[in-house]
Amino acid sequence: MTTIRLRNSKSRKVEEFHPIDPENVRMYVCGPTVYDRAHLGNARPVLVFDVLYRLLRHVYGEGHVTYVRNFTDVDDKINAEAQRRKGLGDSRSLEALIAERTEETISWYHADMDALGALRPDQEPRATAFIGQMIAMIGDLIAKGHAYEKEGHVLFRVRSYQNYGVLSGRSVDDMIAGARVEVAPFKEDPMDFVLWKPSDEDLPGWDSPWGRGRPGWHIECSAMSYELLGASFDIHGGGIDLQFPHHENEIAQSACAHPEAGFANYWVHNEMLQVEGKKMSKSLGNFFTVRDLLDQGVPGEVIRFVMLGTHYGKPMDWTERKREEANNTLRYWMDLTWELEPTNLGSFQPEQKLLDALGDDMNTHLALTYLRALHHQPQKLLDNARFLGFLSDRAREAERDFRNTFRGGFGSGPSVDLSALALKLDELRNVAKESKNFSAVDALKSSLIDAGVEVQMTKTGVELRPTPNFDPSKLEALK
RNA sequence: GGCGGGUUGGCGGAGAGGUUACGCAGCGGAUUGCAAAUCCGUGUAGACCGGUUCGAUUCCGGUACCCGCCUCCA
Repeated sequence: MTTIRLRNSKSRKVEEFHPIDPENVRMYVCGPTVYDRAHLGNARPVLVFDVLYRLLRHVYGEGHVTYVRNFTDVDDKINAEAQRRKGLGDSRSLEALIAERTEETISWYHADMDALGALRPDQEPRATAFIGQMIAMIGDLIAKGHAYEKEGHVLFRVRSYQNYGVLSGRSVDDMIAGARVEVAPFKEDPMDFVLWKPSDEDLPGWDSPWGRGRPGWHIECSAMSYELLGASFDIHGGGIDLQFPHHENEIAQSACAHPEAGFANYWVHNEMLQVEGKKMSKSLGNFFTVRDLLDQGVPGEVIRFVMLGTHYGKPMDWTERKREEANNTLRYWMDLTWELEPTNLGSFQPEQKLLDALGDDMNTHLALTYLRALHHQPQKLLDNARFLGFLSDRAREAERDFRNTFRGGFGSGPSVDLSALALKLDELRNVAKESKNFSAVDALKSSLIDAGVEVQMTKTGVELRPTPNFDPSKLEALK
């Protein structure tokens, strides 16, 4: 039995994990606001919690884990994008434009995260499908004295929740002293936050006891986790940047709405991503999306490998060099295991060392080290790598297409057959071995290398393999 | 200003109070027509200053520097 230990932000300690119900382990992770392509930073929590999900499924059984990750499709950034499109002359209604935008973004998100080898959560609720539940929860909070209505807004009364600030280690008084909060005149206390706000004609809105409006950002997670996982569940995850205010506010809402329950038992936060040592931001010009990388030819599994190379609790630096090393390692693994048949995930047992590493607060870096150590046992390497989401069917299909294209296999599409050139080089080499004059061999070899072909001469023959820099046009002259 | 994280060999990056991390690169060797690949071997690091200890890179305190959150971007 593998024990799982996790760093719980609530206690700031690594704790042994014990689910409320081993028959149904429940995890909620904050998902994206769907207004644009996911950037590289968005991928980190997805991959971190994908590993945790895989581990939980292994330990408790596939059918005994419920993983929920939401889509935030009510947000002023989405509204702004829709209004921008309308401003550009699109005649459709704002609602239609918003729906189109969120649909489009969700399909992008799925495509991009699939490419990283992340399993889909069991449920991916959309905020707009839970407005009724949010309104009910807000009404309940008002009834219990934890919220109040003012000028069409409903605000959460922070002072009514004694433990406010415990998760993020802040006190209400200190934060007010920091005075970075925008203080709306209708707030009883500067730290009070919005549960519901009014919408004018130009904004999407829903009818509520407080007039037509839309929910604040935090209430959706409280409402959806309650609906789908119950008042108490096991793990709540997300980026450390969400710890305050988002998660703090979620706790306040949920704990006050359901004071008898404990909400989430374990809070797991991943640290942020940097690029070449700096924060990724639009202003620094080092901002890019997952799709940007995929389009540049960086395989999704390379991104996955780089991400898992750093412990989730530490800042992760994306660098060109790491990308390169990950690429080489995965290339090597693919070659080693290419001829083998993967074992069904259900019928093989991952290496205990690997499971122990993952169970130890998700030490993915150490897990990768153990994986590397399996290179003399390719079948084990393949199966264990696949357990961690590498050498997946998807990656092997891409590899198959690649090999078929360049080796004259049975694939469709344009095919460049290198076998004739390999044969030619081999013949020249045999002749040269007699004559001791290798100039013709070397000339052909350097031309091939120049065209981006890897040349391997072994005692048994010659092997040619195209690299990512392969340029078939340069081979025409050689034929 | 408040809160949090980090600082390990050329680079990336772990674990452990005293014993080899590992990978990449480098170096030596085997192999090779030459290379590549592969295999074997090889690395006296732990920001700084104190303290605890028989012994600390590992525990405690302080200093410096870096980074993040609190503000649209995770």
